[in-house]
Amino acid sequence: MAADEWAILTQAPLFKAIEPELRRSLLQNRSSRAYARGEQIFQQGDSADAFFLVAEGYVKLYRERERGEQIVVAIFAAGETFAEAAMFLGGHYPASAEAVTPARILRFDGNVLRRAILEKPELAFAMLAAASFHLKQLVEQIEQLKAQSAPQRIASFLLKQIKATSGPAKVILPYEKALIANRLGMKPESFSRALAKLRKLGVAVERGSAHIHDVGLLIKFTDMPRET
Amino acid sequence: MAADEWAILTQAPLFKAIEPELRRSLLQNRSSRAYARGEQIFQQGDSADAFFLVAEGYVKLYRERERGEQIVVAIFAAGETFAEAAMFLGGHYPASAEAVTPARILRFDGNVLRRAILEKPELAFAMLAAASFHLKQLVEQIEQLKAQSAPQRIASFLLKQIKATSGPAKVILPYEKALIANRLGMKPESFSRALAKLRKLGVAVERGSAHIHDVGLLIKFTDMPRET
DNA sequence: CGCGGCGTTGATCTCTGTCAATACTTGTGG
DNA sequence: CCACAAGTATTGACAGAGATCAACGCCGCG
Repeated sequence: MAADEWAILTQAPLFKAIEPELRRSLLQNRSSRAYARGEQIFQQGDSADAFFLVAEGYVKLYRERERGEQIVVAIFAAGETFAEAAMFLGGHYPASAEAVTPARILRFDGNVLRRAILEKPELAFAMLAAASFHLKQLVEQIEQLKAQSAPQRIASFLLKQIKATSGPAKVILPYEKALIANRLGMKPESFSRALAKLRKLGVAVERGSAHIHDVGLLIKFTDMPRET
Repeated sequence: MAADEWAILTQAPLFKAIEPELRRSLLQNRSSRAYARGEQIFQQGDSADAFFLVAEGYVKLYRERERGEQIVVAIFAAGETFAEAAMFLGGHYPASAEAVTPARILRFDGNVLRRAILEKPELAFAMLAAASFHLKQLVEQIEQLKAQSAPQRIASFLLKQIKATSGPAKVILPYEKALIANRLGMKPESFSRALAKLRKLGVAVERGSAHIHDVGLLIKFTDMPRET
């Protein structure tokens, strides 16, 4: 295995908590594959017999609606796992996944995982933690959709990529703005206009990256309902 | 244990899949308690050391925002479990739970559950299935918030309480409309007006219950974007 | 009987979606 | 190396959905 791939893997939340030898045995049962931008990883309704880890690139998880409309539910970056829980429910993926940039994706077979859990039940805790993490993410997204305006959701999105809690910061936007807009539940036009409003709060956007003058200011803006 | 309580329990999705003797041992380690309307079950930020099952009544799960605003994320009915996954993550509940009607709630200790999983790893599959189910619910809610109008979300909400796919049906609304409105991401005023619009589609609402003239019609309405 | 919670209705305003036109970016082939 | 095309992003004008503020009706309960 490539050294950098191994580095990503041991950093991944799902794996870093479990014992090294278990991790090693799990990782032996993976298959790695490169995906082109726009390539499908699985489709809503496919039989759910595996889960995945992003080694490189970005993946969008989305629901399909009639007339070809897509609703983006989540975007996963390197080091993140997705679709871990779906295997344990009905047996079908409830959403589709697609690479939004060139990506390298690791695939873990469901039956192997099931056997591994039976042998090492501690692994179940890691899986439950991963599912719990995704639940929390979705709950936060729902809160934002219900309670925040478009500019506030963008501010929240930018802030999530940052560790700092005050001062200046730079955020890289590694994929199209239309995708971010969809993820945030708005149209590209609204995204554009909302970004313009954020300029007044010290957010400068230029080709693929945003410069935030004062993170603290954005945090404050995020929580309040009626601001210009 | 009361006979009806036992009946609810064995019907609960989390428990009906696991072996009877394991179920029995789990159920012995429960504690049952009655809650008044409006009584808190746990608070966002509390140490997450148990999960719950609704034996009777309704429970809302919500996020707190400043200025006392609440965002309802889910409403659980008898037979449903909640907060199963939170225990396996950071150790704190990411949302608050409160009885919205008089309710009887069973509490299952986290440490007992952990030990049970280590002894009977099959239990982990049931827990993962439950988490997966909640994930699916939240994904669907996100899709609805992003893609459906207020009347469509109400239609979806009504339809979810129904098994039939065509013909007439009756839906009981066992709690306040303001709560449903919040759960659906709209204000009570908008809920009221949106219901009025649904009247044109054969939905008659009268004090706590809705009569749907043709379920098929509502289903069709649910999927389409621009309708009067 | 009167009070308080709940629900509806009305008038108005703001935000976001829609439709359309125009830049900007990137890659491709001559 | 340039020109063009296709994809991506911004901007403008407008319309519609939902929020807000306020008033009123309904109903259960003390």
